[in-house]
Amino acid sequence: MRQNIDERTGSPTRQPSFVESHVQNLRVAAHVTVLHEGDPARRIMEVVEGAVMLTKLLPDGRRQVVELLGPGDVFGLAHDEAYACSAETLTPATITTHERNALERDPALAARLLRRFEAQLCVMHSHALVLGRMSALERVAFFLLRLMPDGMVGGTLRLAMTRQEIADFLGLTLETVSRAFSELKRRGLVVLQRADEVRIQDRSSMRRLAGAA
Amino acid sequence: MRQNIDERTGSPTRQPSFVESHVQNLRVAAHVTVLHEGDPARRIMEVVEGAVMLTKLLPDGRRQVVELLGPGDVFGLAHDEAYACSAETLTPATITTHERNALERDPALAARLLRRFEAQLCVMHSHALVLGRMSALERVAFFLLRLMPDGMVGGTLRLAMTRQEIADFLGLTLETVSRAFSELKRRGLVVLQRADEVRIQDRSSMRRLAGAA
DNA sequence: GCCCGCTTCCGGAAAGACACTTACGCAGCC
DNA sequence: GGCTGCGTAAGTGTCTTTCCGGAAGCGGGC
Repeated sequence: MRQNIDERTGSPTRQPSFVESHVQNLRVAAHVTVLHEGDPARRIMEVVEGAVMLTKLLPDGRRQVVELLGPGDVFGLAHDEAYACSAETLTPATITTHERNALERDPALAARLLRRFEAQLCVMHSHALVLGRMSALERVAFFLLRLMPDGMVGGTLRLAMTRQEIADFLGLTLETVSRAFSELKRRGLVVLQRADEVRIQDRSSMRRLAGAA
Repeated sequence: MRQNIDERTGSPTRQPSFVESHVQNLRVAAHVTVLHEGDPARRIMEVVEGAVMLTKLLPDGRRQVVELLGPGDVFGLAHDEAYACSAETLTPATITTHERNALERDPALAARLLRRFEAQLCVMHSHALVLGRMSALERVAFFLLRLMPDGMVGGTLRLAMTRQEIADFLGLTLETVSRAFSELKRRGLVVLQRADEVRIQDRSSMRRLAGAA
């Protein structure tokens, strides 16, 4: 069952020893909400290991997964001193956190974050193209290619996300995602050993569908 | 008529004196493509004055305006040493450009870019929510509020974008954008003096529509 | 007056919403 | 150990809604 970080490791605001340190490593289980949209933004965080998703909510409950993060990616960004997104682990994860004002004192850290921000901004630009202009089938194909870089050809991908989470990432409903998986299967582009184990069968057709991504 | 920067000020690659300098200010007219998606990424740019849009294209010509930039915003980001987006001015603009490797030598510049990247990344997160989860009417309401910060209450907004450009920004078609404007007008939320002059009449209703943005 | 961009109208396609079925994992039990 | 039942997640069928897509009409600015 999914639970909040507050319930198992304690919220940052309730553990002064955690807040006071400049750098802190953190092990968290899967499906833990590491921080909440709107909370005061005291720290900035880096994924060391594992996968994290950033989400935003509309007042009526509609959700968007705005970013998927892996090792090296940075989160905990602030707008008006409050976190702009919630962050939830998809897998067990290791996270490093820094005090926000450490950025001024640590030029090496700032330089690393700058490079990473540039990469993440480019990924967000691609994602805007996906959300704004691609069909359901194209979005799912793009998503699978993104999780399956050219390196791991022939390998089987273990999805750490439910259909609902994928849908919230791609701006679709879970039914549409499910239908898209079935359609890709029917066309012979992918094979699903189980619902969460995908193998890309025809990579070039997938690339064509995803807009040569 | 819209034209490419190459045709009026010369491409950076053809003006060595421009390329060699570390910092260069640039005046460009409206509707000029300052840089092209895929070109080798030699410089990083800041908007000093005016408005710039970043666009991405799919092979079949579908376009997404991925970001709208104003004074202070940064563009010219690279993925694999190539520009990830094209950049086109919406208005006459002043642009400062830096050599990419100046980032290592100039910590003040790096610090400024870091802060700006953080802000732009947050805006992209919001935009993902808009593109993934909002209806056409909500998207247009959000768009107008974003261009009309609380400060300029009662003022009239002069749109620098065509319906097609707004549609490409919001992931809609120009007809749907036009319909949304008409619906907002019909409901009394906005007044259109002309097609490109908007006045927000009922700000609280607009906010509710846009998800309290 | 003409032209470009905007608006409006219509039919059609894609995705959403809802309901139901199926598959799987787990805990309790015989 | 294996059977059984429950709970969650995924797949599918049907209908509805929203948005797209072409076309025609409108209107302001040069």
